[in-house]
Amino acid sequence: MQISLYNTLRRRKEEFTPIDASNVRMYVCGPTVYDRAHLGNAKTPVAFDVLYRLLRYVYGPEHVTYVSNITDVDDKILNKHKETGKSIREITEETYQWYIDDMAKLNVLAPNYRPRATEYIDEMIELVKLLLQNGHAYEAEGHVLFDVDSMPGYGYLSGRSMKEMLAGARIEVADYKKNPADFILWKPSSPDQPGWDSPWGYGRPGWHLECSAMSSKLLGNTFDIHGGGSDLIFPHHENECAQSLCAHPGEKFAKYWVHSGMLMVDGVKMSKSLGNFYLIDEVLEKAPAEALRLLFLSTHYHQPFNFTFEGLNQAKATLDKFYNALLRVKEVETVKAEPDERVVAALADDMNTPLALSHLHELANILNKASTVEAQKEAKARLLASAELLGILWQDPEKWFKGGNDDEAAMIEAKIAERAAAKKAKDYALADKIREKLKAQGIILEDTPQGTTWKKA
RNA sequence: GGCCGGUUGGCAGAGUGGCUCAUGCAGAGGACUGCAAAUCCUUGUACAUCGGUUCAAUUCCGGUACCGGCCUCCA
Repeated sequence: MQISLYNTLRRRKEEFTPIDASNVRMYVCGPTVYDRAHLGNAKTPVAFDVLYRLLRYVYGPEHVTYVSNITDVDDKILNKHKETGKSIREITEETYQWYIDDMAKLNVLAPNYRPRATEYIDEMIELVKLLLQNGHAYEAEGHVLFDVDSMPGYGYLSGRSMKEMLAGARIEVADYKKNPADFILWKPSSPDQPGWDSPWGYGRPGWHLECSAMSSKLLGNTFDIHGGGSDLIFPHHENECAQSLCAHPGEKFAKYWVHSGMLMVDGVKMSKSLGNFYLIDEVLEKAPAEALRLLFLSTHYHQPFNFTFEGLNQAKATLDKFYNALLRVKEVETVKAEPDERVVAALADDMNTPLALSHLHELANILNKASTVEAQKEAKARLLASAELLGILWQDPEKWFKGGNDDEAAMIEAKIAERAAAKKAKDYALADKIREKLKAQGIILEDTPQGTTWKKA
């Protein structure tokens, strides 16, 4: 299966050819752990989770290495520490755990590596040394800065010329910078700030440095895919390129740059700084995590995505439909199967998840219409195998509809027995009354030839 | 201001130089059902705007309008 991806580097869709098919390597920028993650922080990992699943399917799970970092040294964390009095360690550990929990709920597979910046300080220092040696960096007032003028192609990823960058620049220009666009590789820390000893004194790394250092260490100086949110293209990814290419002349850094579109609220980008954000855990109080995941996948990853609670409810309804199809064949043996090739083809075409989902609807329809057990077995297996590529429909259908509360289930079963007796006595008024009463509690009854079943609304 | 991207039916959202047709939700009609629910069948409504290329454009090219992203920390 030929995968194609939209490559930001050339602003077009390209056929994906791995450098080494026995080890396909992908790096995606992860969160800075200073606060609970919002929906925007979830959309990107979900998008790349689908790519990770697809790569594993096409090249084999053991032939893909996926790295997603954790930024645990940053001025935002420092500010949080000043605000709350909590220790840096406490803040980063707690936030990291929240993030991992959120990702697990969204059925995001764990990457092969989740490196933390603070564990790669030595590599970062080595990288800075290399840049100084190669004449691409300079020291100024305790800082080490990247010298953008030393790199002829600077700006090639984001498609900016130096002139453009300076024209609209709102950069705060420190007077020790040779060029206002020069960015920090290493900066000094005061004794009360987090820091490490380095050839340039006690200090800490600039933000861009960590991704260059960690990707190089874990994936090599040239690897296949580098991903992240589209807001990282400039300056973060541009500067990563600059660091890595200048530190390792002759290497290519990342061959394919893949960026996911921003998550919007009311037509405006969701962000912490604008204050228009929803936290993942607060949204998950209103709908299952799987519905949120499906909602993200219902728009192409590259497009901006406008979040609404109506959309979330619709995603929930779509899952109800899928799980209904699975529920009616719960007694049918679950066997292994290959995913539907149209689903694979849709995902291989620059991760067209909306198209893949439309095929999933067809597969569910086939399952609903299957008249023999053999046909049901096959349709069920195909639906499940296809859904797995998208990371959905992993739950037990009964649990999806009923939740896990045994006492409540026993109460409802008793009511159903009561209603069955009324129905047998043709007392439909009583039967309907019982049904209405349960409905008011959010319990929907369904009469089938095999008896009455129930689910939560 | 510079650089990108978008504008598809009531809503969400794919896609295509011509074909009967995305798909889902909502709407209408029907089957099934004691009535429902679930499911199945049938069904209506669309390609921002103005030009150009073409036998043919929603689809390609250019202009306009509107919306959004980046240019500052940001997934």
